[in-house]
Amino acid sequence: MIAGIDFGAPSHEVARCLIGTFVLVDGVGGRIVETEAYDRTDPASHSFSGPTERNGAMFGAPGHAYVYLSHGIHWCLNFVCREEGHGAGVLIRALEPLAGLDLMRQRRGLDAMRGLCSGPGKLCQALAVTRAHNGASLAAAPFTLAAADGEHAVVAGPRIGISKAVEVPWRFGLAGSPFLSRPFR
DNA sequence: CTTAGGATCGCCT
DNA sequence: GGCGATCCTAAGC
Repeated sequence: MIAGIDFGAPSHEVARCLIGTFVLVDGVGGRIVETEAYDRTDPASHSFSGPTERNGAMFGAPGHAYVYLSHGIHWCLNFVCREEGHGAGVLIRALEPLAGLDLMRQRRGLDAMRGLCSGPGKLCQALAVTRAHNGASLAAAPFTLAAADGEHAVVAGPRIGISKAVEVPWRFGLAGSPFLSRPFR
């Protein structure tokens, strides 16, 4: 258990529980408002075709980070879950920025006006998450996780930006949050 | 407000 | 050699 989250649970349960949880990287971060679940049996998942050098962290211990580069430009942060070797994870898609706002704006540059952490790539840029964090434990520096303060209304819907298993409703968000990457229907 | 297209690099076939 | 769990810009309603 880290910050009240059981990372040994199936990815869609972890994804739902993570909404409202606080995450910081070197003191910069905020509240998680949007996640997506991926599983070994899921054609849209990086782990679907088995372990490789790239996705190795996904098959490591739960409660660790899996970071990968998307389209040669954007880093994306995932939390590994389920049991060791299973290859399941949760993509962190958006945060409500709370700590280190100046640093976030600095890292995001002029584009900060369009949202500091409203997307997987933006969030990693704002928190300075890169390949260097791949495989790192979420229970130790530079990561800090803290339990959600109270109950949160969670909404679910189809995942974004994938071409397979498009209709699987494994995207979760904090209901009514203005910090989502895109609204839920 | 919505949509279409380009950027750009590491991984897999 | 092709493609992607994305983001930004510009153009058209």
